[in-house]
Amino acid sequence: MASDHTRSAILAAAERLYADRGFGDVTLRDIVAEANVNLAAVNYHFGSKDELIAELFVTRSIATNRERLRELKAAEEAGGGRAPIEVILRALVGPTLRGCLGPENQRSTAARFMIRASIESVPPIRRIKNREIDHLRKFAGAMRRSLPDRRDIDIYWGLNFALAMAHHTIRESERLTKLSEGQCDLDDVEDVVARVVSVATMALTAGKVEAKTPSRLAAR
Amino acid sequence: MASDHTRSAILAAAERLYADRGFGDVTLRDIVAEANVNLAAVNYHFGSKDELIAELFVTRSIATNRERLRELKAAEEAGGGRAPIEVILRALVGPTLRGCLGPENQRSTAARFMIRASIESVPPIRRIKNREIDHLRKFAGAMRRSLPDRRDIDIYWGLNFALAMAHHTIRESERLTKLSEGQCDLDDVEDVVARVVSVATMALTAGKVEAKTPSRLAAR
DNA sequence: GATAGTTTCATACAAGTGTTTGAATTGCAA
DNA sequence: TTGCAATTCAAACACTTGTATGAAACTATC
Repeated sequence: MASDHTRSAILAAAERLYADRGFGDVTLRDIVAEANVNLAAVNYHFGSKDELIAELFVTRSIATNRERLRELKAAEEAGGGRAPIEVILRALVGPTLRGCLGPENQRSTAARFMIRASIESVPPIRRIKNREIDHLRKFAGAMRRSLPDRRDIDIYWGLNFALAMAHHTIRESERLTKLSEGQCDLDDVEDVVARVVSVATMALTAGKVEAKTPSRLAAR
Repeated sequence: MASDHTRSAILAAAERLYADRGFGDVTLRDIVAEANVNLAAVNYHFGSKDELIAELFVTRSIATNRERLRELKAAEEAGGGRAPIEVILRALVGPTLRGCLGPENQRSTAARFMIRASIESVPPIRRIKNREIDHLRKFAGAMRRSLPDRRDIDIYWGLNFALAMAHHTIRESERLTKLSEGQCDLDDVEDVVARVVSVATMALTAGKVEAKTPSRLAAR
């Protein structure tokens, strides 16, 4: 308790190094060197390397999820229990995109860390992600209230596609920039959010006839 | 040249182990044990562990990309140089989805390996993926010909979103199944393809008069 | 100011990693 | 068969990894 200095120095150094170089080639020795603390300090304060990584990721995830739920709750309250689907989707993908995109030079360490976490998938992080389902269920619930005529299965697919577009755009932002020769401006975060929300909304509200059972016109 | 036996035994064993247990905790010793060859054989035949992984991934990627281009070319030829956007998108995401989804018990080793490669991102694989841009450009070109009124930037975003939905669905198929309590049937691959194509098509044609007739592809 | 509880530190540990070596074996051509 | 290159093999190498240890240095309480 006395002095958290060492503990937080480790957290900060680890986040910085992981953000810059990825989980693959950052060792405990790199971290303690960057933090100017003793090698044994990591195990003393965190128990193990994995628990250090987990704590970093949990901290950031909680922050993002709290922001998501705050936006969702505000929207549903404003609409008397029902929010427009666009606003729900914006609450779902907005915080993540805002946290991870934007001009690179002003991107926070936390943001770069979360991008890494989404690109490289390391066991302790994967374990945590798997417990995120309850959180997503809250969004599925809100979407169901917003679109009571939609079948559950379509809600889930819409949710899946919304997350897909957000996360993939973060993961592959560099490639998209290169592919489009800079035309796709990933620094304009609000434009990205708008695009994702717009497509996801279409996916969820398109004429109900289509996409239902077309599985047999398959080409193979 | 003489006897490729050892070489291909290593390839097969490595693919199997990586598919089952991921890149993280499969060592060269595991591989040579599974292949019943000597430890030094890997370095003798492949140079290094990374080159072995790269060869596995390149082989599978080439197969998928060839299939993609085959479908694309056939579609454009059938349409006299222009293919309907749905068919282009189907050529883009179909082979990957068909390769990686479907009933788990009949999923090939190759398929499971490619899923691993898309979940865990390991350096040699990432290097190869970065060279995939030229391949994607061919699809961007076909999409531009199909939708000449669309701005380039929208083409790229549509391409990005199509890949996003396909890859994310593969990566997170387990979570989607759990979230939807089994309602989303990821074994019905052609339904998944249809959903992705449908949403991507909407993303690319929204706001314009959509007069494309998707019935043409039934002729395949 | 002695004492008990934290925290830091240098150092060692044990295990596992990919890779290299150099001798043995094999297979094939002359 | 002989000779030579290609392949296999056991063993060791060189190194890195996360973790454990036990003494030293602190810090706060009485």
